[in-house]
Amino acid sequence: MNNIDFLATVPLFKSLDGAELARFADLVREKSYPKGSVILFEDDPGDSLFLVRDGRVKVVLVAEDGREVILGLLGVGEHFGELSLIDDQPRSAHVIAMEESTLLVLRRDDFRRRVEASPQVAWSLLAELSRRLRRADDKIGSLVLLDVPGRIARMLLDSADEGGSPLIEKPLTHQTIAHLIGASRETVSRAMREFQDSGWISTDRRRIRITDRAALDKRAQQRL
Amino acid sequence: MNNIDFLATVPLFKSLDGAELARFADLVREKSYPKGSVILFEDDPGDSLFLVRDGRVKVVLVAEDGREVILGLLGVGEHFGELSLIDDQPRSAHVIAMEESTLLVLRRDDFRRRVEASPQVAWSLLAELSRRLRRADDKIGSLVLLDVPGRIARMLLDSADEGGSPLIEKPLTHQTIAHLIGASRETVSRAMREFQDSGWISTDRRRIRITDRAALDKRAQQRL
DNA sequence: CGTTTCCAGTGACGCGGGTCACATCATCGC
DNA sequence: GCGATGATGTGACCCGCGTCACTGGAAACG
Repeated sequence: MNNIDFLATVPLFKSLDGAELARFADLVREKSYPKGSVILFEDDPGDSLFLVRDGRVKVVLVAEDGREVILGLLGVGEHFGELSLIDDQPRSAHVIAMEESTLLVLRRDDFRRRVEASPQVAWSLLAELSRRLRRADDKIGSLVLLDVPGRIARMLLDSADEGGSPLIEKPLTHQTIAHLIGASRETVSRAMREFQDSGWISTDRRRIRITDRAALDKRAQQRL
Repeated sequence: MNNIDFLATVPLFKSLDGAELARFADLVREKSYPKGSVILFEDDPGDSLFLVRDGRVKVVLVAEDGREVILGLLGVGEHFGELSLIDDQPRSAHVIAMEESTLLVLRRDDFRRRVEASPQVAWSLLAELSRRLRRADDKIGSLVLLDVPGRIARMLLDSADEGGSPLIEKPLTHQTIAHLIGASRETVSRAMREFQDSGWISTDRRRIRITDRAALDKRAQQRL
């Protein structure tokens, strides 16, 4: 798939026609990052938008002592870095490649011009930020109102919903889950075992399948 | 102050000229809510944007058993409810009046037309959502990486920054602080006492003054 | 101006879950 | 195919903080 066709699949640009997409494809630089490399650092001034062309990245906050929280996992077709383009503030988190990834980079001015020129794109962007804000608020709610198993249950349900199937496509290690929900790897391990023993989920090589949605749902409501 | 002058002070509309503001002022309905009343419910379909003309409201998630998390406190000039207007999803939280408040209500279509007609307004809205997203991510980081005193310290510093003065204007009860940072009232009470005894803050009738910013700052970094 | 309601302070107690320490099991690169 | 590397399973320990139960003070309101 060429870059033009790829861009057409990105929700942000789905309203653009062929000619515009082609012009756009000329403005992006393609860049690739090895697994584990840092794509951008918190507090850096930012002047680019990134589109995941291939691979997977994580958006993380890292404490001095190394503990980390994952704010989001982004896969093919998703983008990050737009906040700094909008409000001129420094980057709010680190972004790290979870596997060998290639990204398309778009510079601030090109992006701004696009957004200002097309109400469609501006509206898509508003929709995307809204979606993220809802998710973030949801996460805050989970962290405060749910215990660890509850947060895991909810996270699994969310992941399944987003794929539209009870089989969660993206491979998740216990460590990653732990960082996603603000818990320790060990606690996640124990909870996942529970879920499996209860027949609520099954796993096969990092892939999780939800086998009893109702039970998980109930567990995720228990304290919320 | 009349509604036109009031609207001119709202960042979202600061780019509009007098005539536009006047037209706008005609579209809003004014509505008032007694202290404690629920302005809107989570999961309701939403079709209005609200501007706080007077008073103070809180945006909250409430668990079945009554425990709550405050996602945000909004004062005069701030607005809420735009998410549902953007993405047509149900409201993501409850909004409750913390005191007798009067709000200006703007209906979906009027709002949309405005946003679509003016790139300026759209851009302001993007900036506002960006700000909120950063705050939300920050909060997630605090919840996971900081202990309760650390979260309080951070919250106090944030509040002070937003007012631009070491004296925090908005009155805060321990209960409110507890809901803001995801802790119990008792724990907040104990931590605040510590802070006072250490000479980091002083309080006078619900108003908090930061007297040793550096110390609080250090405390808020301790585990982050 | 009293009384009712809300807010703050403090002790006691128990538990969820973080941390440490290993053992075992998959994966992957060469 | 075989170390090396990373992921998982599990026990033991213990500490931060939620919960419960009151007391005393400040504010609000008729």
